[in-house]
Amino acid sequence: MNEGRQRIASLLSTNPFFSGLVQDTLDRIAAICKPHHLAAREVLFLKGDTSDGLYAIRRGLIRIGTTDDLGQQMTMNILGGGDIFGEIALLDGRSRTADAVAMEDTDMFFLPRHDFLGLLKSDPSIALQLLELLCARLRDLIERMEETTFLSAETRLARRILMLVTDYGAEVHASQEELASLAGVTRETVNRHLQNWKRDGILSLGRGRLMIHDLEDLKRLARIGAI
Amino acid sequence: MNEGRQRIASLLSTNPFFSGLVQDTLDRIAAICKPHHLAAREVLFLKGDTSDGLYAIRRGLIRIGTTDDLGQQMTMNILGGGDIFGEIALLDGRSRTADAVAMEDTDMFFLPRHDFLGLLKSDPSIALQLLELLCARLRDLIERMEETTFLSAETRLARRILMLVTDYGAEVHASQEELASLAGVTRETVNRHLQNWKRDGILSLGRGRLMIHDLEDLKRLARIGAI
DNA sequence: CGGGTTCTGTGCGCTGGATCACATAGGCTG
DNA sequence: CAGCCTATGTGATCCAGCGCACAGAACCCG
Repeated sequence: MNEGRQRIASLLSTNPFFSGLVQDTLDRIAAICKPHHLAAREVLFLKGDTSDGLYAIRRGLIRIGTTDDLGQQMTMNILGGGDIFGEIALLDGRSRTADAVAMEDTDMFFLPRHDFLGLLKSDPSIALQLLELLCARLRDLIERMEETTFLSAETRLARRILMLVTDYGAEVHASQEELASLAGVTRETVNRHLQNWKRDGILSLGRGRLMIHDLEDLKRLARIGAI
Repeated sequence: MNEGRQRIASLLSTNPFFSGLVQDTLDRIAAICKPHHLAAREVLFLKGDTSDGLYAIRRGLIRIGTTDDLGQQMTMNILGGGDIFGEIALLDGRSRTADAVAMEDTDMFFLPRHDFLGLLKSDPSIALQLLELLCARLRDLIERMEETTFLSAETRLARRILMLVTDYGAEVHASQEELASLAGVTRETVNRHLQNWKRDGILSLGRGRLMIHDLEDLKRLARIGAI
């Protein structure tokens, strides 16, 4: 099992979250973490569930979001390789704040709650790393709050697409429905704006996919620098 | 100076954030913290400033919020005695995420950045306490995000007022402008809803002040339980 | 007590986006 | 390849909330 652990430790160190930790800490985390796989569309957990632990994505895409009583969706984030999630409910012991659903086949590492909390108490460097992570999450959410109160649907949509382009490249794999839930508008509104932008040559459209041609124009639409 | 420190330590222990810490840690924090006073309407820091440290409110009210390029306001939170703020920029070393302005005469303790970070590294229990705080902030922001995407202006306004009532009592001291920036709507919209609610006997209105008569009706308006 | 200043109350027109209702078109599956 | 399911495209209509304009009303300060 020792080779396994070493392999896991070196895999972990490719993850930005764990790479800030010293070798010894990494080894101890490797000792408790378990591989976990999700098929596309598989539900990992739902808002309100009790926490089983922390997840680190190796490969794939996870949608973090919620659904209201009428079925309307809000996507908080789309996470990919190298991202961590599930830390809030893990740390405060309360229920999950959102659903986590695989958007495609996804491989993760899973750190069981009990083991990880034990490690956290014995190794302060993990706590510091988590503080960084939570601060980044807070900054992101605050920025999103500002976007929704200050900016139009069009600008918000442009910003969300820009985020996807930045993270995953100029070819964005997302349905208009998904874009809508990211920007907090309806699918129809998304379609109308995308049609305008296509007419202006900024992007081209496919089923479940869009391709950015003119990144500068998209940035202009996103009003980078505003607020 | 020893009496001073002991007095500060015991004052700190009345604050929920510090009360979770052991006496020794409390004493060390007391040794580094300095009293700080703000007059009503005084600006403590602005979004974008570099962090000088962490603040703990003893008495008074601090508005945490931002203003966009056109002067429109967004209030993220109204904090009072026992609340902590300024932790994000402190912890990640980046700039302030929002403005902090005194709404009335306010007394605080100030923990200078450098000293506090030193303490944080040497005493893991502070890190755990901060993790709790950041999780609470995240949960609050996530809930607010859901509110803005799923709920109407009326419901959001009712929820924000309900929060003020819960924290500060049935007589709410806030102008309609301030309520507007809390709910993310215009002042006119706030007024129109308040007039309706007044007509229905749910509350009464004064200049910069409103008084809740029927808390149950307000809760119904806030659709508690929805989402 | 008088004049400014900041709040509140309210009418009215405008509009961004939601909602509804289909038509069409890809892509998967038996 | 036929059928089905899911995603896209688009018109028509509606309406909550915004923006503007202005009239009190309350407070504050000299």
